[in-house]
Amino acid sequence: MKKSKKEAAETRKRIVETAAAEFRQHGIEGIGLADLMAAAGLTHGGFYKHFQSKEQLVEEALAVASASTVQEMNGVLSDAPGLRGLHEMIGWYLSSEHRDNAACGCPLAALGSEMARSGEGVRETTTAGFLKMVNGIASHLEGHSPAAAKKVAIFIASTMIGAVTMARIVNDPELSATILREAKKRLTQLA
Amino acid sequence: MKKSKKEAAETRKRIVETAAAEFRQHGIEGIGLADLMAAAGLTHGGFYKHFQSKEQLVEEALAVASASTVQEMNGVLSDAPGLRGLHEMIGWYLSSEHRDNAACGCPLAALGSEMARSGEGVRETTTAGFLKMVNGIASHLEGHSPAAAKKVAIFIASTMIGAVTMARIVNDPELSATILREAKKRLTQLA
DNA sequence: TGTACATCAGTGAACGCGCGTTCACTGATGTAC
DNA sequence: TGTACATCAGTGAACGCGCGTTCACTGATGTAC
Repeated sequence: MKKSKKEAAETRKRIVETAAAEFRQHGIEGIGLADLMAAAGLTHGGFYKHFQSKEQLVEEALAVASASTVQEMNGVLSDAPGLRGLHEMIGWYLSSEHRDNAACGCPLAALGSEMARSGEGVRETTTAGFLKMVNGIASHLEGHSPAAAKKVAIFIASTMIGAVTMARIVNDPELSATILREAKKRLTQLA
Repeated sequence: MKKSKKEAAETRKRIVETAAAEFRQHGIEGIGLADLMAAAGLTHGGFYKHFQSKEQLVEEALAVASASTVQEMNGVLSDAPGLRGLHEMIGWYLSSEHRDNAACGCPLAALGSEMARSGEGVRETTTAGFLKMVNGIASHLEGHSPAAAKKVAIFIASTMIGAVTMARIVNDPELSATILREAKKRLTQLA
């Protein structure tokens, strides 16, 4: 039962978006193509009508995950100008909601250590996403030269990523909350 | 060819230590028991004479990785008293050597996102390791109450973990160096 | 516009492969006498 | 101390299973006339 070009394009998009969520939730090696296609409402046989390999899907899915996170981040940033928008974004990134919903959160926090071992394609995409995140933060910093703002933004971004990663690992809810709270407090003081 | 009790105990220790390195280098799901046993100079069939399952080895290996990292950290910390020792440790953790040698480095930075999806045993061990790291840092902070020092230490630890994770992901060597440099600069200013 | 045919998105079974795990076997170790 | 036997660390082949991938097939879509 062939589908129309429009339907096929929608199916492809749905697979990529499903994968973007599933990879963040279970890890790249933590979910197989059969389960992934089932989550998108399909059988696994049709996968190769859309993609050449799992690796290709991984790269596209992480690009989509990165783009949607950057978009959400920029949305929160633009809730208010300058530092106020930045503080809102820091609060959003370091929230328990973000910690508890990895599937629709920042892929750097959800997959950081796996990405460090990934191929050039993934690392290239991921580096570009990180820099977009950094630029968004830098654009809301006040009283710095562009170069200085970028450096501060790099510090803020890597700290937030580490804090959310650790907040997800520890099995003590109070410690987890403290990790987020301390990062939020000190980053908002810094900028 | 049965081995003596002493030899068997040495073999077991060797498997755990090999696993501690291999898991940090390739990820927990990134290396199989056959390759792991081969790396320890054995065939895979004998694995279950020492462990009940891969999961048990994972937990012991991560405990060993955590303990050896904490030991190395404390060694560097005690090179000098107070803040000077702390600054040395921060420099060590955020060094390019640590970034480039995940196999013998901090398991939190090497396996962070994988650990967040691990079972209770791994997360319990890891939380304990994180707290030892935090206590080591806190003990070198000056001019804080114990509770306040612990909070600062939590911030320092999660920031260092995030910075090394990101420094390993990005495919631009200069950006990678900047991530480490900025974290080092700002954490040593902070404390 | 209608008809005949090629295309191809999606299905479901099958493939080889590597994984974690099991098992029969070997032979040096450790123990009982 | 010496002998006979049970133990068990380590070997290598085999197991079932799930993985990524392939393929024959279906039938609606899109195209050529």
